[in-house]
Formats: sequence, C-alpha cells, structure tokens
Amino acid sequence: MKEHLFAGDAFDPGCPTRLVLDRIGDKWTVLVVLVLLDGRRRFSELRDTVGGVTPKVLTQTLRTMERDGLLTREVFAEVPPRVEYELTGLGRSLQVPIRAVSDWAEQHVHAVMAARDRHDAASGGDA
Amino acid sequence: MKEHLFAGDAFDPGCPTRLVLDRIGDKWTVLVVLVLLDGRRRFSELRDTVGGVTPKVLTQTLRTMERDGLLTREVFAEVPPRVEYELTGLGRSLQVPIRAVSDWAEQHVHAVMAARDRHDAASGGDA
DNA sequence: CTGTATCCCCCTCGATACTG
DNA sequence: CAGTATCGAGGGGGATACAG
Repeated sequence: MKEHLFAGDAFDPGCPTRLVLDRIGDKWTVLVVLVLLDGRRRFSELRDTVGGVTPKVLTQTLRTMERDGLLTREVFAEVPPRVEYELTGLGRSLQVPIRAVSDWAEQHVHAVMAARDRHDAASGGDA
Repeated sequence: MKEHLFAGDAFDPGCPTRLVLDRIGDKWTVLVVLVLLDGRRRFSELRDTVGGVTPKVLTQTLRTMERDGLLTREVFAEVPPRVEYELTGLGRSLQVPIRAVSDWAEQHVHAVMAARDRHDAASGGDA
C-alpha cells in the first residue's frame, strides 16, 4: 500500500493531511515557525520580524498553533507585560515538510516562471 | 548559508516559496496531482474522482496548473469533445513535497489532535 | 507590551444554468 | 462532454482603535 501516496485519505474532508495542509499553506504559520526555529521570541519580536502582520492575525495564528501543540506560550506577570513563544518538538518537526516545500520551490520555480511566461505570451500575446 | 532554511526568502511577498505554498496549500491542486499521478485523465474523470468540485473551480485549477507547467491539456477535435490532462515531469515532481507533508501528517496528527483536545478541555471545559 | 474588538473589503468557492 | 457565465454567500485578512 501507499502506492498512491495518501490519495484515498486526502479526499475525505477533515482528513489529517488536509489539516496539515491548512497549516503549511498558511503564510503566517510558516513564517512564525521560521522565526521561532531560531529560538524563543516575544510577541513584539515576532510581529517585528515577520513584518506586515497585524496583531489580530498574529494572535490568531499563535493561538491556533498553541492549540495544535506547535508552540508554547509563556506569560510573565511583570509590570511591562511579557509573553514569550517557543516551538515545541512537534513545532520544530514542521521544518521537515516546510523544507521539502522550500527545496522544491528553489529547484523548480524557474521552470514554473518560464512556463508561466510561455503561457502568458501565447495567450495574451496573440489576442 | 541556508542555516535558517529560506527564512529571508519567505518574508518577501512574491517569493518563490510563497508561490509554491499557494499551490501546495490549495486543496484542489493537491487532489488533482494525486489523481493524475495515476496517469492521464479526462475532465469528467477528474471531476468524478475528486468529488465535490464544481466545473468552474476544476477548470480554474486546471488552467492555473497548466499555466504553471504542472500539467498538459490535450484537446481532441472529436464529435463528443474529449480533453485529457496529464502531469508534466514538473507536476510529477510535486509529489515529493506533497509526500513530505503527508508523511508529517500521518506521523503527527495524533499529537496535534491530542494537543487540541487538551487545549479545548482546558479552555472550554472550565469556562 | 500584549492583546482584543470592530469594521470592511476582497476574493475564493459553490450552486445553477446554459452553450459549443 | 467540456467548459463558461452569473450570482451569491462566506471566511479570512487587514487597518484602526482601544483595553489590561
């Protein structure tokens, strides 16, 4: 078995792969993982490093990731509030599929771009 | 270099990885790849196998994939129209990152689910 | 500093129906 | 059979402002 990957699986709504796809496919989640791979970070550091993310969305992303056991959230009861986020082992393991995707990207984006140009030239060019 | 994966890359909008993420993260695209991995298929076969996809969306997906050089579209000028789709080498190579994602899913979904239950129990349970 | 609340906009998906 | 046209609903994302 496993000849067809997980085909029969992915067709079911709510299948495991779909769930992961939703995470991996989420821009902010990936970015957060990437940042946190370097070590524990505070909320504002995350917000600053990622760039272009609003507090609402960042919080949303962080909360979901926490719920999924991808990271831990530690609150320090200090006068200037401080909250630090850190990847769990599970979260760190995400770098494997992420790397696979990025590797594919690095290797084939040129081909994709070329195909796209070719297609655009043929379709939009002779219109 | 490459110590931090592609971090510096992914933060740029329009970076290669983002592009791939958009494809990999797309439910229908993944499903189409999975089906086509078994060989060339007609439009209706795709529509039937994938299930739950409307013609509009299927066409959209197929067009995008064709534009990106992931598959080829062959039209047969017959009385009952026939169109067949087939993955290109590039499209087939997508199975690598897809498999990486699915592997991660298979291995860790239990952990994710457990974390989710734990979290839900703690948050929603004692409310 | 860390988050939350609101509003808004866009964009994708889906359902339906129709044409080549 | 293959695909397009139209319409509508929905969710997510972003900007802003405010609270603990």
